[in-house]
This record gives sequence, C-alpha cells and structure tokens, in this order.
Amino acid sequence: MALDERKLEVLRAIVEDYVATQEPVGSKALVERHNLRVSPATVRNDMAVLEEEGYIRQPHTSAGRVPTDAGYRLFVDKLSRVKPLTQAERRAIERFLIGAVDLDDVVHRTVRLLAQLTRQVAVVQYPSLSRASVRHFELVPISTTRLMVVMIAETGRVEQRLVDLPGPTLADEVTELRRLINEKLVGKRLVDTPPLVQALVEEAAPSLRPPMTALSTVLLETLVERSEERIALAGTANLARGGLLDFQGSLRPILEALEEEVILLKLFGEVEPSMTRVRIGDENEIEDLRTASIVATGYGPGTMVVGGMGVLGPTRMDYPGNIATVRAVARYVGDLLAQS
Amino acid sequence: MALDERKLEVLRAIVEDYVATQEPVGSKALVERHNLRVSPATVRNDMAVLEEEGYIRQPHTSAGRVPTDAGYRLFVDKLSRVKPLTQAERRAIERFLIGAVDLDDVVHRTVRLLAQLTRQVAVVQYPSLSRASVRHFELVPISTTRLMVVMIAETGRVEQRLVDLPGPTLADEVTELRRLINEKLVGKRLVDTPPLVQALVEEAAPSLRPPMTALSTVLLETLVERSEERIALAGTANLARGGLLDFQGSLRPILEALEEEVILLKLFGEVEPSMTRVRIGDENEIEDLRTASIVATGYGPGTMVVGGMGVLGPTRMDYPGNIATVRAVARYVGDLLAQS
DNA sequence: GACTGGCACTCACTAGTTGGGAGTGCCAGT
DNA sequence: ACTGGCACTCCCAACTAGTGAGTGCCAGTC
Repeated sequence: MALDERKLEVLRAIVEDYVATQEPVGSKALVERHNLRVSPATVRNDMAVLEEEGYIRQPHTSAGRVPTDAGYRLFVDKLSRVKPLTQAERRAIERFLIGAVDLDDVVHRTVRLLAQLTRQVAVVQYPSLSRASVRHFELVPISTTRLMVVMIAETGRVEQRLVDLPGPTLADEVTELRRLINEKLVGKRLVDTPPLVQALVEEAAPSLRPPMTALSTVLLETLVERSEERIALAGTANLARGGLLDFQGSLRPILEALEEEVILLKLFGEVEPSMTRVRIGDENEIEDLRTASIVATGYGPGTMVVGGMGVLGPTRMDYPGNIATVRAVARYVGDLLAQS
Repeated sequence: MALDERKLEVLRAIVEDYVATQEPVGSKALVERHNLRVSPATVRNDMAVLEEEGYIRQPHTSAGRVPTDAGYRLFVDKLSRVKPLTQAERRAIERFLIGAVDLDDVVHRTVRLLAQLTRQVAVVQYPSLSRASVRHFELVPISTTRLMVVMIAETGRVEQRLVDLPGPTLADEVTELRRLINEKLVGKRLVDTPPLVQALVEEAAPSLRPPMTALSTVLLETLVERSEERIALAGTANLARGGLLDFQGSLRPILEALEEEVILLKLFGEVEPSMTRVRIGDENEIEDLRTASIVATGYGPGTMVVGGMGVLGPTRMDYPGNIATVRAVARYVGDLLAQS
C-alpha cells in the first residue's frame, strides 16, 4: 500500500520531533507543532497505518509513537533534504583545518572537527595507500645486515619498516637495490604492486637475490597489509550525552566495538566514491552496533577515494545535519589533499 | 591520634570488601568475613574512630561504611602488599608481547594487554625520544628543493618530516649535509641536541648555510617538540562496567579527559624513574578526574625511563593488583626495548 | 580500661496502592 | 474523507507502610 502525501508528512514530523525531544510523540502535540491542517484524529488514523507498515511503533500502549529503524530509513531516503551548512559551520571547518602541518595532523584535526560539529563519535580512516601511488622508496642502512625501508606515497603518507638481511650487504649493493625498486615501483598504484615485487625478486642478479627476497616480504607487508590499517577516533564522550536513553542503557558494547579497528575499518573503510552511506540500527551487521547509526563517506583528492570518514551515534540522530557535515568535511579534506 | 593495629586491620578489611562487593560494608559482615577476633560492637567503635579521622564515611546514616580517598591512600601506602602476579598472568604478558613486529606494535599490544589484565582503562606513552639517543639520520631527496628527514632513535622509534629547501641542492651537497648531521648528532641524547643543531648551522660552509638553516628548524621540531607527543589508549569500555555507580553516574567528563592527549601526558608522562605513582580521586589535579584513580609508572630499557604507562579506573579499584600488573608489564616492555 | 551484649533508633529500599493524564482506537456524524 | 467525542489503557509519580541492615550508646563483664 502506497503511503499518501500526508502520511509521509506525518512520519517526517514524528522523526523530527522525536529527534529533537527524545520523547514519544503523540497526535495532539504533532498537530500543534507542525501545521498539518487536519485534526488529531486524522493523524491518529495515519499513525495507525504507519505503524502497520512498520515505520513507527509505540513503546507502550497509549504512549506516543517512536520511529522504527525502517522509519528512519524512509525518512533519510525520501523525506529529508540535506541541510546546507551555516556560514559559521563552513568557517569553522576552514579555520580548524587550515593550520595542519602534516598528514597526521590533518587526520587528527579532521576527526576532532567532525566530533565537535556533529556532537557524535567521529571516525576518520587514514588515507589508504592502496588506491594511491608510490612516490619514492628509500633504503637506509642501519648496520651491514639491517636496512630501514621507507616508502612515501602520493598522499604524503610515509611508512617505514626495518628489515634484517640474510647476510652483510655492501653500500653499493644497497644503492643498486634502491635503484631497482624505485625503477619498478615508483608511480604505480599500490594495489598493483604485488606482482611487480614478485618480478623484482625473479629478475634480480644472483648476488642480489637473497637481500631482495628479504626485502620483498617487507615490501609486500608495507604495501598491502598495513596499507589500510589506521583509524582516528574522537568524541566518544558524546556517547554519554543522551542520558542513558540512547543505546538502551549500556555504552559498553559500543565502546568495545569502537576499540576494534577491524570493525571500524569495515564500517568506514568500505565506501564507494562520492557516496554517503547511512546505516541505521538493525541494518548494521555488527551485533553490538544494532542500537547505533552510522553516516559514512569516502574522501580523497578530486574524485579519487583514499579513505573513509564519518560519524556514529544513536539511531535517534540528526541525519540531515550529520550527512551534510560529514560530506562537507570530507570534501574539504579532499581538496586539501589535492593541493599538496 | 595514632591508630592502633586493629583499627588499621579494620580499615584494610573495609577497603578489600568494598572493592570486592561495591557495597557499603557493615560491622557484622566484617567480623564474619575476616576473622577479626572481636565482636561487631568493638569494630563499630573502631569504625567511629576511623570515620572521625576521615578514612571512611557513611553514605547515609545507618548504612555501612565506605572508604574515603584518604582511606584508600592509607591503604595503598601502609596496608597493602603488592600482589605477586599469578603464573598465568606472567605467561599472558609474554605471549601477548612476544609477537610484536615493531615499536608501534609493541605499544599497541602493551596497552591492550594492560586493559585486559586490569580491566581498567590503559594508557601507554610512546617511548619518548627526549631521553633516548639518536641512532641515525637520513636525508632523502624528494625533489631538488625538497628533502625528507628521517630520524631513527635508539628505542627504534622513527620520525620523519618533509623540508622545503630555499634553493636547488645537489646530490653531493645532500650527502655532505647528511655526513655533517650524523657526525654531530649520532649517539647524543635528544635532550642534549638543540645546542648542537645550532652549532651545525654556524659551522657549516657558506654554500651549505641556507639548506642547513632550513634543516635545523625541522631538526629541532623533530627532536624536541614532537618527541613526547603520542599516547595509546585502550579499554575505555571498562569504564562502563561498574553499573554507573563508579564515577557518580556520568562517564562524560572521564571520556572527555581521556581524549585530551595533553591531560594524559600530564598524568602518565610525569613519572620518576622506577617509581609507581598512585593518584587517588581528589588528589587529581584535573577536575574531571576527581572520581577516578590512576596508577602510573615509567618504563624503559634498563634503568632509563623513556615513557610512562598505567591504568585509570574508579577510586574503588584493586590497587595492589593493578600496581603489580602495571609494574610487571612496564618491566617486561623495558626488557623488550633493551634487547632491540 | 578494653571488650561485649543488648537495645532503641535511623533510614534506605521495596512493594503495593492510587490518581492523574497523555494517548489511543473506534464510532457516529458531518 | 475527515472530525469530535468518548471510553479505555496503562505509564508514571507520589504516597504509604513494612522491613532490615546498620548504627550509637550504655551498662555489664573480664
């Protein structure tokens, strides 16, 4: 059964009121606050239908209605326009990010900014290397049997790692290894490097074979495994704001989930280009986060996506506002990355 | 007035019971559980004295007694022996830390380990550079006017930073700069380097003066400013364990304080060599942490202290256990650093 | 003088009761 | 199709004992 115009309007009003007041909303209050031009009785009929369709529910008989996860979903998809940011917010974003000195700092500032603007928990994935390309490799001899491998990516991110070589290696040999590696890998996207690393080992002169083999292991680790690993988090204190009504009483599972980087990466790392993804309550695969909603988006220079960011909060959150904020911040950070 | 032997015994019993049960403890239960060889009435008299002296208090008239911050303090200072760890705990520490691949990993594992063993919030400061010494400097040319400076410290920590040079610089000049810097700084403790960096600029050949000046700024930043910056955190979910009785209801201020790195550094960074510091409730300078206690200690290779670590939890925590755990972990990590 | 048993008292906590009110569902009327 | 009216439900807050753990004090004992 299709919901007519007014029923949708009623649903929107319920969501908005409930988000604002955190209290079940009844038919009378609804008519008063939003100027629906009908009587409470009519609204009640509409509500009955909305309830039957699963968009709202009553916490107890004869209490007001509360949106269900499906209700929020419909609201987000059909009933809300993304709120444009205020001038003040735009300026806050700029001012907050403008002084960043390096990549770490950008991420750090971004995550705090998001937490502050949305008053939710904010998560930012460090720019992933996998979709970026290699700018330079450096091998630094620490001792005759030890090298430090440093990789610099286009995004400005630097990764380093120590390697123990199988035997003493001369300075000239290190130079040659460096040359070979750079020749083969510079400019390539990280996702494409594994076969190239393999080729490096196979094509190496016999004398360079052992050290190159040792290096290849570490290169692969650096290039692939660690490439999407890091996550920055801020605003956990915001979880403790809404009394304890949100999250049905216990913050524990939420806090636990937030400490699992793997989980966060799953939530915020899997983003399609220029899409804002909203996961509401039950839609969440992670059991512990069934009482929470997530707004996530990708970011990166231009149209490229090098990482995800977003916020997490109670299902009863200001979706339009948060979506707008997350998008705006992501875009701004993308521009910042493009410049450097 | 001096407290006699038995009164102290009573205080100890109160603290232990209260920590275990989280409930005010009365005279009768006390006599039953600990075999004090006196009657409840006698204990009551002792309690009255302890209360007068400010070591315990009654939440309400005619409820049991609860230790005050001062009571915990006395308990920690005089009445408790550090609990030796169980064999299982020792093995857990080893197993947990043994697979660590690099410094970041060590810190990361350590903090999770601490959180798990103590069931509190754990904090570990990354090994500070300031008391460690320089192992090697590397300059990596990115372009003719851009260098990457990489510093490797004795602790294994690596810092890198980009520098824009005032003008094009030849490869030979870079080599010379690298030689000069290493010659002057390798082996020195980071705290001692600033004057040496100054000297480097002054003693440089005229042609190397401009790039060396640019470098010196970045060197100082790397060596000094960023040297104590980072902190790892785990176990915040443990805050939400004790119902909401701990922290008098609101986690908010605690979570907020935990997000301020500056605060954490103050708490866990200011550690004297081989001392375990315990801050109980009110003793805390930070307003928001007046309902919490902190157990912190320094760690480092041998007798050197390169950073702090510890745990934070409700004043009603298992001090002897936590102190033992924090010490053991700190010691183990210290050994690990000494080996590398 | 130190300890004990006894006793009256306090007061948080629990369970049961009650009234009020917000909100609903339904129905007859426009 | 919408509305006003009305009976009904049931959460919530306030009140009322009743209970019991715990105390302070005191007189008595070793």
